[in-house]
Amino acid sequence: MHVQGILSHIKRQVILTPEEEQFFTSLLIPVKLKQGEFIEEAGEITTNFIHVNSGCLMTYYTDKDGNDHVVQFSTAGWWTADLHSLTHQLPSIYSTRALADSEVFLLSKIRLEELLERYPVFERFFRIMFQNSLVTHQNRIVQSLSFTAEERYENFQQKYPQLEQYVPLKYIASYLGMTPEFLSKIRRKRMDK
Amino acid sequence: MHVQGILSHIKRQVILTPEEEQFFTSLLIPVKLKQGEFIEEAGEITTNFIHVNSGCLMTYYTDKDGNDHVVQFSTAGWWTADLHSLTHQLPSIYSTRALADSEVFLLSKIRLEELLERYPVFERFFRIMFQNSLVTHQNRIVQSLSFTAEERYENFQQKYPQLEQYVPLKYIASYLGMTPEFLSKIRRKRMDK
DNA sequence: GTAATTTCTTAATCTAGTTTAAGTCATCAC
DNA sequence: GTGATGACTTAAACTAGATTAAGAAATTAC
Repeated sequence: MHVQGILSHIKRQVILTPEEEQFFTSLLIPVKLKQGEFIEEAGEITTNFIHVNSGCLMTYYTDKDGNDHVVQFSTAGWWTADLHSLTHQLPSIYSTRALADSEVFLLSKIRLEELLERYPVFERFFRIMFQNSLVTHQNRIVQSLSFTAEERYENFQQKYPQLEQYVPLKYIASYLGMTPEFLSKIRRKRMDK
Repeated sequence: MHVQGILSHIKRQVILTPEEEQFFTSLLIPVKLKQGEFIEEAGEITTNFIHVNSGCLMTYYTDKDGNDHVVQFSTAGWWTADLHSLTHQLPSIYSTRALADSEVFLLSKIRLEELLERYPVFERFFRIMFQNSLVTHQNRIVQSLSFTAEERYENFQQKYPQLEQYVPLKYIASYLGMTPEFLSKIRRKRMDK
């Protein structure tokens, strides 16, 4: 496996030995998926914890009316999975697809458990990662409770300036909890200023 | 320290030795706080990771207009803290107060770090806790993106049936991201059916 | 190179949820 | 016991943001 990428992301906190590196499977995901090719699909049981090495993934929830809602964008260095599905081996409620050609490293449920069992440093690594992720998620909840659509967009631009350049606006609107039409309105209003 | 409570909550996953138990400080928090008495206040640096043994705490965010937004209710067995403030020793953005007379166990930042350092089982314990919490938080984000106010309330009732009995409705409305007036409207509508 | 598909915008209409304001109960202090 | 304070409701007016529909601009497909 080619570990340059994952190393550059993990190394600061955890050092992977060649032995440990073998736990991961590398995979290239094109933006346009062919028949039978996919990452994770709602309804299926999640089998892998995914680490994004390059490109960008999007995790979304499809509601009862068939509308998609973007839960997360995952760029290089991020991890993604339906943790509930992965842990309890129940059908996932999220789907994941690529927004750009992406290289990911897959860590299967079994491999993950082995890794945690054999190398306690990974318990620490994931504890810190989940802890940080929790802060981010709490922040987003606060924003959805107390910010206007415009404030949420401003905040998004400041926090993820690079994302707007290649993620279709309609997905950003979805992530921010508004319609693409309304985001368009906000953008024009800010152009006029 | 009286550890009956914390033991009953933690024991299923982690066994505390008498030595480990000494890391916690017990504290009783009345609903009505007197001058100088408080749990955590926005603006202050968070010093403790709080474990609720009995009663109920509420963590909230005060926005720029002075309006409070409930981020979390913490009943027996839950943990709460502004993790960002605790980790980086920066001013907290959340305040915490009791909704009922409560007994909590405090774990200071230093004690927490010692605990994680000396007893690796706690890395695992908190990793699992944060992981589960992440699932809950992600769920709440999805709900704020795709559920109506009424659906959110229904879901809340099913998930936390006991909370509605003693948490003032205005805080539940805040937690659910709606005004108390609108929650009142929903409740009447459902009474009529 | 042009048809087809997708992305983004504009604008009119509409509605879920807010705001404001007032009134009814409880609870609590003294 | 009564005055004050907080909890909950009702209802009218209002608005942030959704919906619908249509067109413009950009990408992709062959």
